[in-house]
Amino acid sequence: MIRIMLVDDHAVVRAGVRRLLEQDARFVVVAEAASGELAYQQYGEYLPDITVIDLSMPGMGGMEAIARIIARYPTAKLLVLSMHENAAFASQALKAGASGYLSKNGLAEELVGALEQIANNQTYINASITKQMTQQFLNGTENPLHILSAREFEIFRLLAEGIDGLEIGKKLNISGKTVANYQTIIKQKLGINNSVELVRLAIKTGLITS
Amino acid sequence: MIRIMLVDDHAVVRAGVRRLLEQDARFVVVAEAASGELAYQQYGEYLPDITVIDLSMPGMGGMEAIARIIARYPTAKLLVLSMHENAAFASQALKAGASGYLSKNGLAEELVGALEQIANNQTYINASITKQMTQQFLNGTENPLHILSAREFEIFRLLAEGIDGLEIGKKLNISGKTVANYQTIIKQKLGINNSVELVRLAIKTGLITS
DNA sequence: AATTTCACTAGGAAAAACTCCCGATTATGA
DNA sequence: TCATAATCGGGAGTTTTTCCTAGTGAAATT
Repeated sequence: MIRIMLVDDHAVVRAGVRRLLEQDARFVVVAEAASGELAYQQYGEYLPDITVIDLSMPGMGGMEAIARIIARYPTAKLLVLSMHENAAFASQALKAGASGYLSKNGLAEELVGALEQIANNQTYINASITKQMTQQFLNGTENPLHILSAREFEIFRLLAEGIDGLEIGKKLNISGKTVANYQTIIKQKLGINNSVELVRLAIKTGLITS
Repeated sequence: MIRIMLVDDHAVVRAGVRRLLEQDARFVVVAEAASGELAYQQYGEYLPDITVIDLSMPGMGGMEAIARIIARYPTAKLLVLSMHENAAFASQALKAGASGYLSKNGLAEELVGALEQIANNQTYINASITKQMTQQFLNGTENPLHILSAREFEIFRLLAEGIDGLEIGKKLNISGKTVANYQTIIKQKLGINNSVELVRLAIKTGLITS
């Protein structure tokens, strides 16, 4: 029996995943959490074999939840279930300690296989993400975003969305000054001179759309 | 006989258009110009029936050349031949006084027809541009760029390309201060708060790519 | 165990960019 | 002719960015 915890702020999604897992007798959902904070708490309580977690959640967010859980329980197995079918996100999640990355498209077919592999101490990554990664690797166009730290990546994304530095500070509970400083570092690291190039890079890497 | 002047900074393009026109006995190319400045001078000299003009040229640029020629010779007929298959550009050119807008794709088939129509005092617009325009009109998503004046539009475009305000000033022979002031107005008019949104709007309207 | 390294945080000071307000000029139009 | 709009830019203040410094804590190295 593989014991599973579901983390997603949308109850519908949790219900859907639960239903998918109920089809297979090997899996049992032992806990659900609607936020990163709760996920961290409940992880210690239930110690599931695998945690299925969404990235975009209000508050702490999936990325940080992963990092915290891994920090306390280094052998924890987490499968990211994200709406972003994007290599940069996957790369960040994996760097944070996740064991797998699955886009919500084509969830049904892949979920069980992914969980099996992870239960087996392997890493599972979406076919489409893998393709992106290898392709980028092959033609040497891996996005330079991997040189960003977790925090830098996060701030980069928010900046690219057009959110004001002060707002970002509020959202992340850090000073606007820190965000400004990060901004400078990010541009430096990415070899970027202005926000125009920043947006373009974000679009090119699929981090934001349109 | 319809007397035509060709304006394009690339000799190849001029040669190509000339060749296309030689196929038809009704047209005769009476002059060529490689810049907006020359176009203006030679217009007065040759007074062609129709001027075929490119938009993106170094120096004065096609848009301003059109405006100047129309200012002196209000009945002048100009057909814009642009690489930009984009409604916003067309709209600006027409506003400046052009009688037609033709994208360089599929030039051969359309050119003669366009010239005929213009010679007949009608307006000719690319099918694909027309489609864009009507579509945008129909679903109410006409890009808000039409509320920009010619200068504002120009500066908007350059800003979206990531060019520094001071550089833009140099390019347009105006003070960097003026560019900064324009920037403020542009953002106001477009309901935009920062350069990120500016870039995204430019991309969404197809003004810039990637 | 001690030390170095790195990520994260943020303040200070100066530079750069942006905003808002104003005035001048010129052309357009009613 | 008078009002309107587009273009241009100065002044002065605000905001944003940059560059530098520095503390903390965690992780890796020695």
